[in-house]
Amino acid sequence: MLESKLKKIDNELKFIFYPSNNYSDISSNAPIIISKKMKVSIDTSFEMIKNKLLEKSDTELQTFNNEKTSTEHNHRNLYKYIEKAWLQNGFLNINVSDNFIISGLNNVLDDSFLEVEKKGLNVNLEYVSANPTGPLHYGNSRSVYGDSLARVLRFLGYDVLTEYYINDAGAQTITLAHSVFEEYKKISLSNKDELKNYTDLNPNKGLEILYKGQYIIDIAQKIFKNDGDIWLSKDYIEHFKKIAIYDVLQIIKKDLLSVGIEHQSWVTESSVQEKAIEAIEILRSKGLVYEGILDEKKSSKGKEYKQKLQIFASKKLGDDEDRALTKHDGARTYFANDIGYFYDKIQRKFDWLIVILGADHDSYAKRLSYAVKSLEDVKLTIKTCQMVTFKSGEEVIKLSKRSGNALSLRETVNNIGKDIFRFSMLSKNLDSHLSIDIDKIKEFSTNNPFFYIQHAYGRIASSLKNFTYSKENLYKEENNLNDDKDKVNCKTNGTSGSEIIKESILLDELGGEINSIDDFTNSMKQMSKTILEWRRIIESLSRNLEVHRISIYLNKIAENFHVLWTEGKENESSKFLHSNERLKLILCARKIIRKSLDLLGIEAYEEF
RNA sequence: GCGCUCUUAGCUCAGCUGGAUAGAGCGACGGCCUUCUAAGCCGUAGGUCGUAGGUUCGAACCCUACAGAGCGUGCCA
Repeated sequence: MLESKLKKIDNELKFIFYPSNNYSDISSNAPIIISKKMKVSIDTSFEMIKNKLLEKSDTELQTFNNEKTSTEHNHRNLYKYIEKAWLQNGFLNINVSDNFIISGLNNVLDDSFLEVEKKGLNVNLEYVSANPTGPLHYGNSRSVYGDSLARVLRFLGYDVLTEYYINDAGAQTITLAHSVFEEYKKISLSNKDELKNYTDLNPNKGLEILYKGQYIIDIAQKIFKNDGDIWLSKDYIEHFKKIAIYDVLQIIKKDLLSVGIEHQSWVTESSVQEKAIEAIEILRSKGLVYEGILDEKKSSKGKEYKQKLQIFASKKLGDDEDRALTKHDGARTYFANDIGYFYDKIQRKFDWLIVILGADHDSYAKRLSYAVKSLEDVKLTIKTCQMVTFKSGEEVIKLSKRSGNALSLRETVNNIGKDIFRFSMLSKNLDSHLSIDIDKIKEFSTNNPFFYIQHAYGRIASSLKNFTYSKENLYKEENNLNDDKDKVNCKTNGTSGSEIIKESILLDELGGEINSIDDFTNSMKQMSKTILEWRRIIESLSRNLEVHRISIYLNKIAENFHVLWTEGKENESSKFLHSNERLKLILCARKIIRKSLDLLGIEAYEEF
């Protein structure tokens, strides 16, 4: 009876293990919710829940709880561990016995805490997809978010394919060809009079603003070197486009690599032309495509066209306006081809499509999602990221791609270092408008939270090393060194290279799993709870995709560690060297920190 | 005009799908090192969470209006 009623209010109930507010070990709003729904006093509902919890195992508790706490922590038979349950401000608070926490820590030590079952779900994660018209600039800085998201989702058991969509079919690529030709002309016609008298074959030339930059000159020189001046009298567009896009993509790939990004799949706009035709027919069959003329005031700036167009009736679906699928010259719009691209994704049978767009495309997200949802009811998440502005002191650095003087992504990264760069980009919500003082994050100093975390990791390594020095036989173990996650790098004095021992051997040497902790101080408990909180935070990322929470978490666990360290400064017996329990605890922390950094795509340094 | 995002400490930002006393770093001030990395720890000062209403047992978070900032508002991509 009670259970069936409880199940109905399932989604309002929350049981939070190791809540960050530190009121208790487990906190729940159950008394408030149940008293309201069952029309009993809060005291009565609290007593009911308490009795229920104490008399049985927590299998009920799990059924009430939306979050899959079962994987987060081994808390079967929770009732055995309940030490104290009380009501405060309408909340149920539970304190658990040390053994409960210890069993959680042991799950970390045996790595089961870090294991996740495969979900059997395919995710297509598209991000960056910048036009191939030039090197990436700092405006693309947030692209590391997509990379980290891929790592997180993979960890959580999804099969993720990362993808980059190349717009190789639009007007901008023609502009690119013109831009290269402009330089090609200068190279081919070194004589100034010749240059002056040369008339371009292409009639549309000069209407657009050309791209500039060294890369344009490089491409022009390459073409001249191969072909000489033959293109002066030929239709160069297709050839120049092809070469330029290819070369620019090589640059972009290098740019991405400089921040640690490597897409698995590259799809071109030109390859999804057929899909676009198919997809539009599907939309037409659903009454969402018609031939007509768009509102005059909505038509292209300063131009009036009278040709009928194919139009997507997105207004029907909630958009502000209907959207053109073809242009006056009959060619498909970018939007139409994008529909084709997404139709292609749908046919490739992904369970979840994720797209990360720049802020300048966020109005686009709406119409795209209407089109995709009309094709098929696929799970689609479009995230837009707000812009990053960089400043140096008070001076804001301007972004201008076509003038050729935009600060490039690679320059920016090389300036401040890949890991720090990634960390600062991954510490903030994608929705927030970021303003980064380039002088500050460049500073290789204490001011940077990045070092705070790395320093904690380094100190842990140092502490474990000191322990291993005291155990000669650890060095004698020769083991397979293939498993990266299991290594403890130990640089020994004077010997060549580094000696490596396995964490599992280290753990054996420490006496294996934790049985009990004699002096379980508050700071140790705090550290333990932070460690055990990790799983809940990571799992929440598949819902909110907010990778930056890892960075925030790292800061917290690092802080907990530094406190422990300082205790050792103040009290000899609190030194790690003198406490196997403390060493095991920081071994847990080490695993968690390393895994977290790994999810961010940042290297964990043992020394620096 | 309209759409999206944002507005939290002097500055840069967190705030866990509404929860109990709003947090961190930097900056300011004051303590703590004869060896486990002071790249650290502890403390002090600093906030009517843009403004005004509403919903709720409960709001920084949801709704409405208003004010500011950024981005968009093409038959560009």
